[in-house]
Amino acid sequence: MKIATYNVNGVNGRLPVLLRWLAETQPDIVCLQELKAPQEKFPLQAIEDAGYYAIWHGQKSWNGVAVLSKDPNMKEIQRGLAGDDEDVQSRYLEVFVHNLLICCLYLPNGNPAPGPKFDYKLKWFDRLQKQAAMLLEKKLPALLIGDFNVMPTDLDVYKPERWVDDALFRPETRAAFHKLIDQGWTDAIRTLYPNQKIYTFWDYFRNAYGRDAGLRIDHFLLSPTVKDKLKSGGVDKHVRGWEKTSDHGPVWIELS
DNA sequence: ATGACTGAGTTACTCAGA
Repeated sequence: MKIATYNVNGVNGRLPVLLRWLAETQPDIVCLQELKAPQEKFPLQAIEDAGYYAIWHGQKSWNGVAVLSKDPNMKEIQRGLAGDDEDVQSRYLEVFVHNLLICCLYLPNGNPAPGPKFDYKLKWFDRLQKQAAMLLEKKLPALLIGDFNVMPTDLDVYKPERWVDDALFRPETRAAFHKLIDQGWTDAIRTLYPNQKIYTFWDYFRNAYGRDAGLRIDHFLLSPTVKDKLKSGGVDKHVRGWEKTSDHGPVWIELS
């Protein structure tokens, strides 16, 4: 069972890259973020032609999340997080497939910090923590998957000292991530590679990909029962080198 | 400290991203 996450940075603009990667790697389940497309502009036909069923939550211009699955027996459980009726941003989608609860998320960036965007990020994090605690309490086979916009430790940043004041790396942000981990979630990629530099994002600027000046911000957090099934994982780094590619690379894990 | 890229919406430029 191969599960992947990919911040596509515009699902229509990246469609050729997305289809090429799907054909190449054939994951069973895919979480997508940053669709940047309204609900009716999701490229469903192309996704279906590639052999996938899809559930998605779009939004004009920004955000947007989707879950793709080869198994048509996929059921939507929830879209959006509880705790803020005013929040209209499409950032959370929960589906049940292959006896797994797949929670696809796109956590707010939060820059500039401090400021209202950073406040929104921390509040969103708090709502996610409440949802995550509930999932653990119910002992569900759950995975929190997606673009968390957090580098958890110094090892996850090419130059940590340059990022200390950034919304993705500020102490409050890292503390919120570690609070989530302390609930009982397992950071799958870091567990597989305890001491290695692993990046999932490279800026478009300054040849960041060529210099490997990256960040690890796309994560798989596994609930206890799912953690025991973790076999392998990695980043499809070469995809970041393709033409018209996203600034993120696809990340994947395999479960037994 | 700043700006360099990129997509979307719109159609000359802004906004947002990380």
